[in-house]
Amino acid sequence: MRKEDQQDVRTLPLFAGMDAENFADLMRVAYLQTFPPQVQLITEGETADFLHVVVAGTVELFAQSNGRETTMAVVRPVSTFILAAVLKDAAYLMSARTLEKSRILLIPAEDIRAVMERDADFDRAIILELASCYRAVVKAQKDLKLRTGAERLANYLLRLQAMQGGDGTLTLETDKRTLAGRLGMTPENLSRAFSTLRPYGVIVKGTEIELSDPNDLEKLAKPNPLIDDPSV
Amino acid sequence: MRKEDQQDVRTLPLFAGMDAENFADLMRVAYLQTFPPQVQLITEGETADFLHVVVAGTVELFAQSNGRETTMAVVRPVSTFILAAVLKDAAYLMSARTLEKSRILLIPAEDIRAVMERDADFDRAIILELASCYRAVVKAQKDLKLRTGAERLANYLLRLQAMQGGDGTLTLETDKRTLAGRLGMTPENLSRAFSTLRPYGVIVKGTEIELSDPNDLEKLAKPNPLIDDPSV
DNA sequence: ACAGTGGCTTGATAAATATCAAGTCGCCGG
DNA sequence: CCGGCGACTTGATATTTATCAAGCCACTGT
Repeated sequence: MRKEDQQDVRTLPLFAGMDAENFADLMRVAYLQTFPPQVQLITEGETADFLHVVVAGTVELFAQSNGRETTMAVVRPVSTFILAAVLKDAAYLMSARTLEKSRILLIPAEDIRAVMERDADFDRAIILELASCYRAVVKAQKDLKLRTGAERLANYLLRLQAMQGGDGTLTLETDKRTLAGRLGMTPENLSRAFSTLRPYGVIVKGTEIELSDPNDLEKLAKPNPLIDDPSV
Repeated sequence: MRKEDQQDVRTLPLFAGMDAENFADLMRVAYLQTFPPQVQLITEGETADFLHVVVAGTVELFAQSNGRETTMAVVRPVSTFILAAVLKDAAYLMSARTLEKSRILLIPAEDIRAVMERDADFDRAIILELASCYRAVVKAQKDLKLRTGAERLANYLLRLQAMQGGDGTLTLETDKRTLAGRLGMTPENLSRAFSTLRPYGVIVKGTEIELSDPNDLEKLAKPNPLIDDPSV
């Protein structure tokens, strides 16, 4: 695997503090693979064989039951997914597919668990990572249950705009179909949600969005750090 | 604090494997308090001062934003809540209130973090606990997004009936208003959901429920271990 | 250039859920 | 015994979201 990819992985909070020897062990047994778009990487119900690290590209986590399907999260570089299943040696609760061409690092689950047994620094990093993941899901749940679709979109736009420099413009990271999934609505309703936000200064040109009056939009969005601030 | 309460706490997976000395340290600095019903124990946004353990009674975790409120989880003995916030030394994402008279053990957050620094067995227990909590929220999210209200109720009844002996009868653990919150619906809609299930053999007499045809009910509920089985 | 495709939008309709308003029923205190 | 309270139910209506069906438009490959 490429040295710079390894560096990227090493910068993750999960791996940054761990013993160099143990990290090297993990990298030795890991596979780096490149997948085309729309490839299903894992399927819910299967047992967790590998910890996955998205080194480049985008991965969607989704779940199915009866005939229905829903997006659970979208994972971008550099971060891991399905850590909890790996640690518990349990079945995946979610499936994963690439949304674009993606480079994924696969670390065998048993090696992760073995290092966990002997590296206390790694344990503490895992604890913080899991706690963060847990809190992220709780925030997602609050977003979903306490807001309407249009409000979720408004807050998403404000967050993305802040991340991209806060100059009142932003570029969507995915196509709108995927964004709809991410926000827990259908593509049709995403379109309507954008229409709802037009009177609040949201101007849409493809994936380029202009927020001509962020203050007005905030009045509708009512952002809440306990939902929207990833650092909390 | 009473010795038998301490024993109960010690049986929790989170504490069962840890060093006896460290456990004794934690119990020494912990407070055991009894609260009447409908007392708010913590408020979202405040920083996490104590790990809470429900020793007896019932606690509801809920969240608010704008004027809305939603139930996030219901915690019964013996188990902990808001572990993630304590470990991250971060703000609570959820508020908590007692639903009935409850005995709560309060362990100062800094002591939890101190023991975490020196007890590797405790670390591994925390990891498994957090992983379980994470997976529980993911399951709750799937339940919510992939099922209608009536389906959620049907699966809840089947789970509870199995837990209570599987003889086709069950007793609700809370009043219906709280159950509605737990299932993510209004009390009015819970009533209607029960009506919807009547043709499937669900007979309601107050908090006593009879499932006269569990097989038929399962056809509607379509239970899924990746949502409903707490051991997965 | 042009047909075809896919992503997006729009409109009409249906399903699910929430809200508002009575009304029923059992229970407790006076 | 009676009044009233609270929990629950039921009905009418509104809101939110999903589904179905066109239609538009930019892009692609021939």
